[in-house]
Amino acid sequence: MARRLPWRPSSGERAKLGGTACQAPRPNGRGLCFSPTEGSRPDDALIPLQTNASSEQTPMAKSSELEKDFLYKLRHSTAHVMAQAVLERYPEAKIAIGPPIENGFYYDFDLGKGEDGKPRTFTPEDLEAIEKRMRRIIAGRHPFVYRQVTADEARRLFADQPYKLELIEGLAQGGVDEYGNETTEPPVISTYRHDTFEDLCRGPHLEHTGQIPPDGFKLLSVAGAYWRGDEHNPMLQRIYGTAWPSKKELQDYLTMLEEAKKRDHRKLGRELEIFIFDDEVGPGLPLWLPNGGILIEELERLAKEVEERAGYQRVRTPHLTKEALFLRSGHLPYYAESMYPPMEMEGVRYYIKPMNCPFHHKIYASRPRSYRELPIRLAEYGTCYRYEKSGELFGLMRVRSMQMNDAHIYCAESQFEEEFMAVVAMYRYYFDLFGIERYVMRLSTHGKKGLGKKYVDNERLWLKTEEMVRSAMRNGNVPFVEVPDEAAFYGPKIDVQIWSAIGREFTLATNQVDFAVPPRFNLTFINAAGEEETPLCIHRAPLSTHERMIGFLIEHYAGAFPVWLAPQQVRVIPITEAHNEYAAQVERALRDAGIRAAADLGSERMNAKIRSAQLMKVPYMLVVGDQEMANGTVSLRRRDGTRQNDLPLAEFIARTQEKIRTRAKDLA
RNA sequence: GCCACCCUAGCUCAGUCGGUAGAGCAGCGCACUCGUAAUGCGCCGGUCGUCGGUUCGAUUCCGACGGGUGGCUCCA
Repeated sequence: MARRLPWRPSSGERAKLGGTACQAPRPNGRGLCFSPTEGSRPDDALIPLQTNASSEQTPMAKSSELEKDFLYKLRHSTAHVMAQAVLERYPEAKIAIGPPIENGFYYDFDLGKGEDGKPRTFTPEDLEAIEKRMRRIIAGRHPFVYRQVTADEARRLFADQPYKLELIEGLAQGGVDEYGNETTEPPVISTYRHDTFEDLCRGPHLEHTGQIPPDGFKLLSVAGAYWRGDEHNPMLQRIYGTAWPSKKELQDYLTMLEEAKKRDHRKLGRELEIFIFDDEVGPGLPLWLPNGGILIEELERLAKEVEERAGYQRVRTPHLTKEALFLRSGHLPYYAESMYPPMEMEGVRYYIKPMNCPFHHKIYASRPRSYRELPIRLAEYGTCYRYEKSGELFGLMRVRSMQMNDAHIYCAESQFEEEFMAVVAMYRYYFDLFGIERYVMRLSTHGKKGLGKKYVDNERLWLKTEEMVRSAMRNGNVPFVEVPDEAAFYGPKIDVQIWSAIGREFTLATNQVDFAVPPRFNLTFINAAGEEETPLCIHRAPLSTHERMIGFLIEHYAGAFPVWLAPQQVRVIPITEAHNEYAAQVERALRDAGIRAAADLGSERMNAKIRSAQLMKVPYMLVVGDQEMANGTVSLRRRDGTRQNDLPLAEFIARTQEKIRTRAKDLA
């Protein structure tokens, strides 16, 4: 399941431009997304591009407002019914919150301690029993009854529910809703009651429990979740469930989840022999198989072409450096948790780099710089290592070793906007190339509380650079949402959140402004007036890391890569052994033409060879037999099943070369 | 890191109410010589994640550790 946020009915409040963090879509390395068409979205106008196949798979995205409201009520009410069932099984349980979410709902409970003194947890048998009990409650057709209460009444009503009391205090003081999120609405304390269960809740709900179809919901999983999402708080037991208006819709949803599993990059990555993980090598440390190696080379070739055209210069820097460099950069004070521990050699501490920037700063500083040579753009597909906590690792999307499509642009303040927007344009070029149509740009800003801890302590410069980014984006007419308190330690950034074809959501490209580190490295240039000035630095990674990008592309294309990216572009299939020699000749000609081809000369029959090429999603299969041999032709079968017989080999080669050269999206 | 669950052949999975395991695919061999998604037969392949405990006996029960999955927290 995905990270879930409370989901509001369509009539509910929406965040404004620059709205609160809890309202904007958040980056997330994993999980199925909640679609930006839901209540958690900031504002329609701010979502630049609309839907793709993934959002259309979920009936929710194409529902009318009315249907969405019904689904909201259905899921919210099912959550309440579940809470009642849990309380009947565990009367001493404490209830926390239970919002509807996209495709379902959850409810958090504190079950107290068991006989062994450890916090009690739900078992799979519990889920079954709770579901059963829920069906009985539903059958009672109990009405949902709303009432408003005073703060004192609420305190009395929930006297033995400490989590509710905490929420009530928030409500009573105003500014926080019943889920603990910030709100500007005037404080109203209300409850909904059905049967024996009364919950602090603003609603809305169904009219009665009988409107929940007994075969339209299912409890899916148990998970731990920190109270109010804070890891310093106690961990509660969360039950996730899904609820639909009918049995069929529930089954369609469950089928969709099954289908999504088939496109999972971890599964396809192994099947298509792109990468593996090995226990002995270590978690989060992918081994790229030859096919993965080709994907990496193609992406690097692409980046190199694009960056050379855009005036970047390539540099190379080491994987290791002395502690002093990261002390100077500020990584050790702010970033040490994500770094591998130091190693000591001859009394000096060395660190493996989590980022490339300090090295690039050193290259910038290698000689005096004039305003005439700015902007200086230093690019490197740098290899970095970050110590991600074990539970955060996720296939290729979240790893410990990575190669970043990194570059640092050093420029004068007057050049900032043009440089920054050129990077945004670069994203868009790539997104178009890959056919990525659905994405959200997110401006991450600092949080006041984190100054000096999470962020460099200079509020004036924070506010200034944030405004620079904001106005650059506005001037460039690029829609974005604001997410407070998610900036890098050295400055604000624009991240791009995208969705893979199976609806998995995560942050891909990034574009960060750095006002803090260049002064620490004493980076300067001489301006036209002959004075020393400090440049701004833009850190950017439009293609993210090889790991995340390829993980994304596998799911995006379901493993069926366009010809230019396909690890194997052509498979030559002889009809019988008699055609092996011709097949080998064809393979030779293709390879000579720079096309990744292989002839399948094994002892399988032709049909089996076609099947095997098809399963490996090879774009083009060339079947050759007597006729082709006689004419110097091939019989082309494309991955999509379309065919073209008796095609002159030279013609096929020319056409394929053109597909590769133009990085065409189609095969025809 | 935290909570829950899982870990049997290269892959996908059966199975053992405690007496050291089986299938399909893949691989290898033989036969078949075939026109657009699986030719047939045979063979090979597992200290049942690791280490400890209980037991006459553990892959099976218990514990720790490792790895994975779904979440929470955190990020490219």
